[in-house]
Amino acid sequence: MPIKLATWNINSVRLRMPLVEHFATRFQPDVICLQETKCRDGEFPSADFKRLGYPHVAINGQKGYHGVCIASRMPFDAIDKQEFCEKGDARHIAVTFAAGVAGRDPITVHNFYVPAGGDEPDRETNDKFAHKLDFLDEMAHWLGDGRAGGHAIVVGDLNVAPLENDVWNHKYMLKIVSHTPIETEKLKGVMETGPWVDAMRRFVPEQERLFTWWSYRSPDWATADKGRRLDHVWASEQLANSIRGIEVVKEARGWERPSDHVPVLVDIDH
DNA sequence: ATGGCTTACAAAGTAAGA
Repeated sequence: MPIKLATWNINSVRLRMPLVEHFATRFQPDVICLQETKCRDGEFPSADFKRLGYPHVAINGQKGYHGVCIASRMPFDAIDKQEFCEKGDARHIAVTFAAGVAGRDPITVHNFYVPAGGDEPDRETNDKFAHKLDFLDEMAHWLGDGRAGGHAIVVGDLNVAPLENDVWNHKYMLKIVSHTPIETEKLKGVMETGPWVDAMRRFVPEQERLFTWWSYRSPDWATADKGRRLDHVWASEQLANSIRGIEVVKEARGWERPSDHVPVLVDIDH
């Protein structure tokens, strides 16, 4: 049974609910994973999701910043939230679709929002960068601890562009947070502990540029094209063989009052 | 050749994103 899953850093779910509606209507995903929802659980627009055909919503939110959710047409068998770095931040939520729901094996979806890391790529002088590196270390332990067995998928805004063609200028970006060697090595380390398969790069070769984020600061974002691939889809080895395709919905960056990230769609023939 | 923008908030300036 095919499952269409989307991941999108929405940069305020309440503000951009009209865009979520447009996206859902046009692309018809079965599961929508959002990051940076920026609201408490009680403020989450669950009724709107229900109206759009997503009656099942797993939320991990907080006031003003961060926050993740998974909205779904199918019911969940389990919901889990993991805290990292003892910060009390809402940066992870996972759901499991039960065996038999799709007539298949259970599938677990992890939705992450990794810390951005601030400006200075130095853990001694920048606490935010230290937090990001520590988060990636904890993530490696936790995601490597048997969680890549069976059918599992990791999506989200991981705030690291690991490959040369995940940024608009590799050499320049080596000094910029999101593409520094320590970050890209740690992110690759997280993948190896699974092992987790970079599903997006199964469909777009490493020689080709692939971006999911463009800064708000360039009015001519499309022509300048100074993007980064900060949003990711990783699959367990078992599930990787069931992924039929990936689509980066670049047009969403040009929508009215857009997020600076665009949605990534995953087609799974589960 | 990177911040020139955008968001939330017990708001009118600050913190955060990346």
